[in-house]
Amino acid sequence: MPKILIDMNFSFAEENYIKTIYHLSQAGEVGVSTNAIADQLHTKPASVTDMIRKLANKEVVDYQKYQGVNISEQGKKVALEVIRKHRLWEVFLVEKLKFNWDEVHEIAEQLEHIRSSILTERLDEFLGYPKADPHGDPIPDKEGKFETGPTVALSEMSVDDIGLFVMVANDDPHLLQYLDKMKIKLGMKLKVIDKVVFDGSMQISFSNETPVFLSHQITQHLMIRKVA
Amino acid sequence: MPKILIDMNFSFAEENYIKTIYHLSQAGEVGVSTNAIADQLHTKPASVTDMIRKLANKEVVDYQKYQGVNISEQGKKVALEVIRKHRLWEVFLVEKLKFNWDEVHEIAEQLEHIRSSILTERLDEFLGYPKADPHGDPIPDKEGKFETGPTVALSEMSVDDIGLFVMVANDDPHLLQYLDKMKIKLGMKLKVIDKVVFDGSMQISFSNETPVFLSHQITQHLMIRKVA
DNA sequence: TAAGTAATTTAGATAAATCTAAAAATATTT
DNA sequence: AAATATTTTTAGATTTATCTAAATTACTTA
Repeated sequence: MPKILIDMNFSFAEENYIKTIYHLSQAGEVGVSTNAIADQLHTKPASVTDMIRKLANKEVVDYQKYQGVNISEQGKKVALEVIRKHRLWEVFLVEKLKFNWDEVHEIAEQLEHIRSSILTERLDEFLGYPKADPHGDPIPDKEGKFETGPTVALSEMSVDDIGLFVMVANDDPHLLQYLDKMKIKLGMKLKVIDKVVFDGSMQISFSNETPVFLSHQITQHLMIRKVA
Repeated sequence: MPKILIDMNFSFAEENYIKTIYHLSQAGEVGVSTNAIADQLHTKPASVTDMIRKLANKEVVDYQKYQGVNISEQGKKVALEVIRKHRLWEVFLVEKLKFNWDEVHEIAEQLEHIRSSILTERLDEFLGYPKADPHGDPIPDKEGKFETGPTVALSEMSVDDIGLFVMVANDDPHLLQYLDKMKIKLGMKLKVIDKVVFDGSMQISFSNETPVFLSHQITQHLMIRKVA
């Protein structure tokens, strides 16, 4: 018999693990590794093993020793609920409280754990049912559904490809501040001018302006919806 | 040498104890009792003793075995910061998210622990620097200062006294719902029509309407600013 | 494939916040 | 003031989330 998710409560720590495992399994291979989770959460592999055990008992992840974890259907629901709250609060902070988009992540990390489904729905309504957060990441609806066109990392695109910059797949303030400094904003049209094989760096023209130079470390995190 | 408060971080649990001790020492005698704290926080006296010890080490309370606790100057600052956040969030929930005033306490109990001084200031600004929360409780400013005229519990007033209903000194949803049902709202003018010595119950006329009957248990918690 | 390296898990500790049951101190009552 | 009742504290456990160090398993590479 499957446990009733509605009645389940997860601690802040558990929610953070579930969210991280969800993100990592979205972004990559089957079987998320202990080390990857430890890195993401700035904790130690041994701690991850312990927590994974507990989450497996609660049936929010599937786990077999030495084989990595996978998020379960139940776990996906929990993760999407947390992600929904995180992104709604980010919209609130930027749209209503006039924060810059590089300042909101840390605060949203706290707010995402506030427990009240009515609150989430009211906030969503107050914000006008936004479809994306300030970084362009889609906001799941109440049922956990969200729409996104297919996107690729800028680093995967070829010379002369054209696309729309729709999302930053990284919350590091340094990256966001750098993008601000370079005047690179979400929704900008771009064209790949040149790509250096040796180091993967690229020359990109945003909004038909003079091309800028971006390293592979940066282009990896810029998600593009291809246009043509 | 006094510890630097700015650098201090308190856990949710610690903040709740500090807030409760502050409230209890405002509301009553010197030396808040272990049992009173335990009742308020729905915990056991033994747990309270442990926590008080810790808070005394951190110098936010003054404590001597068997003599009860008192909040220190440092502790007062921490308490007022938490109270400030609690009340600002309550205003947000009622004014912006259209919650009823009897629904906000539980959510504000969570939101009051969000750590970000910029957030608090921005929220305050967004709400237009409100002076009181939806229950009429004053909101401390950044420095912990707040203004409030002298108030008395309705239960302490005499026949023919007139006053303004300015605050509910209790967050129990049942009480708030009852007040809603009776159409008793903050800011209403009232007059004491009759007072029964035997049980302390009172007949009160709100806004010159037909008098309503209120038990001592209720009139205890209705705070009145005397008018004449 | 055997050896060496890297990743993962186990075992045993620690810190925070709580609990129960028993002991000690304080208050109250006759 | 002595007896009784209440409050508070101590002692010893428990749970959650961590950690370090050692053991185990899996992966790589020569």
